[in-house]
Amino acid sequence: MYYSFMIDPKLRVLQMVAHYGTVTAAAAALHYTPSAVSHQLRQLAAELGVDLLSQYGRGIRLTAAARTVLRHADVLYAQVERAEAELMASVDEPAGSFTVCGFSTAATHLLPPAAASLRDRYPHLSVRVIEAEPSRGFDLLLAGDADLALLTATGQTPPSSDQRFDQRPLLDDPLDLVVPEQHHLAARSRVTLADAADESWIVGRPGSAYHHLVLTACQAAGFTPNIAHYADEWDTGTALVAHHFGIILVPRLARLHEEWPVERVRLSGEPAPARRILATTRLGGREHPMVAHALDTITTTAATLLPQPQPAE
Amino acid sequence: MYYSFMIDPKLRVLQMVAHYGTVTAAAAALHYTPSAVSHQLRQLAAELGVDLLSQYGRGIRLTAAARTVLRHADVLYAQVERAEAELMASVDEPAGSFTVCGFSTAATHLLPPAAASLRDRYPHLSVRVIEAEPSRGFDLLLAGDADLALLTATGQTPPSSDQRFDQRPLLDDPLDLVVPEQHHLAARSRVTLADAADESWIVGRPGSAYHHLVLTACQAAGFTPNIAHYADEWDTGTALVAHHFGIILVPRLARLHEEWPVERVRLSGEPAPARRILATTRLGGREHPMVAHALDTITTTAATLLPQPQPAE
DNA sequence: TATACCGTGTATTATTCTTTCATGATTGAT
DNA sequence: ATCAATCATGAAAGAATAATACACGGTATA
Repeated sequence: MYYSFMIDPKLRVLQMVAHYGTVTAAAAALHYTPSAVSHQLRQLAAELGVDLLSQYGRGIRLTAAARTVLRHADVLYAQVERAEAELMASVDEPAGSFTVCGFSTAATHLLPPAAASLRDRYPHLSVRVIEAEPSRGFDLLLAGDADLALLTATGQTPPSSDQRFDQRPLLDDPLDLVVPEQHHLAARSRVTLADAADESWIVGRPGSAYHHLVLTACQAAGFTPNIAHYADEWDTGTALVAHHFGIILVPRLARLHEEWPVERVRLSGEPAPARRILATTRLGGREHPMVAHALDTITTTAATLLPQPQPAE
Repeated sequence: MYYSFMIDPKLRVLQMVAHYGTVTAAAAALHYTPSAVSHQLRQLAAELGVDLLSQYGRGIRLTAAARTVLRHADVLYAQVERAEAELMASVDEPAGSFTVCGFSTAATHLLPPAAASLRDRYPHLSVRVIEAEPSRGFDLLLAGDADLALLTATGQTPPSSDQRFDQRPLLDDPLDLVVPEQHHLAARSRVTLADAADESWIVGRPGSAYHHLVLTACQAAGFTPNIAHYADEWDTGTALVAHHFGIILVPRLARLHEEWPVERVRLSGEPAPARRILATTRLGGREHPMVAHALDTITTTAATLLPQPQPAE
């Protein structure tokens, strides 16, 4: 589904080229050929009477004029989002499609109830769920392939000031330590992350959101983890823990299978280690009735899943 | 020259239908056939998932959703104007075309120097001047056939709150009374408009800006003029005055031929009778470098033409 | 009651956009 | 140094879209 009401699609093309850095990548994201993208930009440049691209090596580079255009395009798109939100809110029986995406845990525990609630509330709506890592979530939003994204901040995500997106803290998901049974940390009444500084750690593959999560949490606790193994799935990590290969950090929302001989240890600290889950839309899309509905559902779902949900700032 | 960068032309179509009230009139303004306009709106409605038009008699009426769309469209267009202004300001040698329009006196005395100055400053620019009555000035702006309009407020002009336009006072043009030579008012040292309440008046055709001007000035002075004759041109009116058919009110900027045996009497009063000349652009277009340049020139021109220019509020 | 006006639908024509394929240029690897 | 891979762009063909001509049904005005 191509996204773009009211606005010249050529602006979206320019935005994609800026986002992905090359004409070819932008073309792939838009399901176009590079030639089409090149032509669109040429025409847009002619209409505006300015140069938008300049050759740079075998790729291209945006001109200052292009960045000016993009800055205004962000405002335009935000306004279109607001318009669509207002229209949707005024329609008796909203139709169309609505897509939420989120990283693994969110997609597992938070999104299905929200999607179900949307389906009940809007019978004519086609609701979709996409599991996607944070960095891909932004791509989906930008392309219009998703309307709401649940994600965590990683080093690759755009800054909160990015005028294309509206990123807001939704909830803080506390982090638990998973250690083998009879581990010395399991016996203590109060454990902080720093207490595990000297353990062997099992973390996600470099570049993954999970990798980033553990690293930043440990850094906040004042140490760099001693990484022994890499595992992206909670189950894999848990199995490794059970076999005494190290310890892992898991968010409270992530449920582990019971069969493993491991202990889940709650962490203390000020603030308690947690991953912040952000609810992100395209800028202007926050007022969209379905976004609001989905966020409501997610918040209540999280409240039942997390005994004492920690309200985000 | 079709105007519309970055924005779906269908929004302009909707705007025109709203402005002119009928599909046919909007089509004429856009140089389209009514059928094309009808199709565009149908498609826009489908894209947005809302109804935009409803039959009303043999014409149409906009739905609430259409008005919502238009409200947002106004914001979009203003943002596009700002974008274009910023781009123009960043280009070394701006090209393209720029059109100023104004009512008769403005087109005669104010616009030509401004256009000449623009031509000198922007050699690659195609500068055009259009003489147009106020109500048509708004049409020209809306259609993109003009970028700056000098006009006076009449009963038919949109309110200053109209989010499609940026209307600002440019200067106040004092109103003089033209009476036959040896007329008793010509001998007095201080004449107010109210002193002429019982005279016979020559005014513009009903509906013209001049008609509106005289009526509102007299109303402000506390009387309704006794209209004896109608004349749209200053010369015609002056000739009638010379032959003792009545008196006329002329703006200071309007120069009269010398041959007529008439006297031009300056009016006193608090405030002194004047017509307020507005400089109007599309909303967001005020920052356009050529608009700014033109307004600068017009202001200095007016300062030389009007001995003591009265700065607008 | 007749006529002119308005909006819309259908089919055809015109225009615009998109792709295919080929080319020149640059980077990185062997 | 050379070869292969990657990237952007151009010309021509094809597909998709938009605009028109024309006809029709409904509504106000004479």
